[in-house]
Amino acid sequence: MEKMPKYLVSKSPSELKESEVMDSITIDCCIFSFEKGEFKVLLVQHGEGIRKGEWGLPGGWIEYDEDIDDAANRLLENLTGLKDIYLEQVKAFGNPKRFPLGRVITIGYYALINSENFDIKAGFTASEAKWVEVNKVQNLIYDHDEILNESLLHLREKVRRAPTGFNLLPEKFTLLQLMELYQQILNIEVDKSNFRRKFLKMKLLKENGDKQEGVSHRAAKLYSFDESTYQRLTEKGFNFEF
Amino acid sequence: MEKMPKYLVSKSPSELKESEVMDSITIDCCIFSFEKGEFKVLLVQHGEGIRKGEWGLPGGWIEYDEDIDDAANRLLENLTGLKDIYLEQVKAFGNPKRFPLGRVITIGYYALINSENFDIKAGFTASEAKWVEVNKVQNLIYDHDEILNESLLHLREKVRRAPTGFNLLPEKFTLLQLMELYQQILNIEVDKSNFRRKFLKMKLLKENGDKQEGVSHRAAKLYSFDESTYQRLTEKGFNFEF
DNA sequence: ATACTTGTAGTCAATTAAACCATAAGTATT
DNA sequence: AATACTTATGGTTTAATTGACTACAAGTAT
Repeated sequence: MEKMPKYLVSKSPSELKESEVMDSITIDCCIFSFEKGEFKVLLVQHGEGIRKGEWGLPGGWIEYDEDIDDAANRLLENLTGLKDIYLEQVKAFGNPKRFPLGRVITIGYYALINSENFDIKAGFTASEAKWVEVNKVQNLIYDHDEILNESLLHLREKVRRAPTGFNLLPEKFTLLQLMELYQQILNIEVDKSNFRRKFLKMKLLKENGDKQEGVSHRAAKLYSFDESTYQRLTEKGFNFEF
Repeated sequence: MEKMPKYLVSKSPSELKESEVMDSITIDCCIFSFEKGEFKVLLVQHGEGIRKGEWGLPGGWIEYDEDIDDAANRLLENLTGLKDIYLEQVKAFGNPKRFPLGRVITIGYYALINSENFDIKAGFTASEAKWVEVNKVQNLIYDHDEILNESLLHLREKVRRAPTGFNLLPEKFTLLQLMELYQQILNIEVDKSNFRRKFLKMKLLKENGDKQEGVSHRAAKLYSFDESTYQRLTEKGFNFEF
């Protein structure tokens, strides 16, 4: 009979003591937000285990009878208190050395949240979780730098093909906010005027008649996302190049 | 103590007897080829287990100390006898009901091979493996229809962003072969003349001076892929829309 | 010699992209 | 109350790209 290594799936790697060896499948999730022009990701501090105190992506484990997408959603709801978050699988990461205490394959996800109605759930204090600007993140635990990078690549593909970025914005937003979002995610500079024209032409946005308030300059119109046009565009496929 | 389900990784699901229950992580791979204008995928017939005789994607399992990409490459080499095949991970599939005999999470891959120098390896007879036109595939075992669909979506994204399709063609090919390849993969029709113009303009192809031989019409120029331009274009990013 | 087939090149109108410029509508300053 | 300042918004201009076509080239087959 061949060697039969075992995969346990009911315990989080971050809960392990240094001496414990485990074999498991986990989930790690990049939770992205966009606020005041800053594109950020949520990091958590590992409370136990061999690399206690270091920062990494929030993660969790998969129950025996649970779909992996469901597991990711459960993790996300526990962390944020929010349901129906935009969530996308990136890929599986399976370097046998990625986790030092045993063979752990992890499945990477990313989530897009609107930080307006968001509050880090009980179980985390400020010292245990923080938002960090995406392009300043480095030296994460295990292979989490790689997971973050792959998630970013995935997200960049996605926002060019579908109006995914809306999930990071509040219900109503200005065109400049939207433009800054694209600039941050894609790491490019775009012309304000050309962006407006191009985006408005595809009729994905609708005006509410509302305007910005409390700003010390001319108030911008507020837009929101037109779901019906989105459906139509999704079927025929579209492409955002800036 | 919580329930601790076990994941075994040293046995292929297709080798299991009906009565055996297992929990494992596997790999399933879409092996695509393109020959005589036909875009095909390799299917294998399951030799044992509850669904004996039905067709599915070739699959395998991950060794305890093995990177999952390495496992996919090993599987591919065993099947085809070829090394250094173009291989890309798609995503993990984890519906708890996807495999009827236990919890098996699988990681989907796709490979692109040039069927010119390809021969299905020993271990498969003609009755156990076959090439099927991609758009005619249906009713595969387990969730393999879904894995194939996701792989196709992934590949379509890829060929628009990078000159990936070359991996399906022989060293030297005509522009019309290339055009047919794109038509098949993307399931679109393109104008012959416009395709030429657009593709040649990006200087990704180089002429060899050679021409087609043995055809009963005007022989077309043969091109091959210019690696140095590819590097340059990959860095700045590019986009094929047809 | 002629038809037939695929390869290759070019035309032209319509659309789109990129780089700008100009003005509008407010707030802040003097 | 005039002026400066800031961001919003709407245009213009020119070049590049696309999409739909046409025409001819270079072979084979009849």
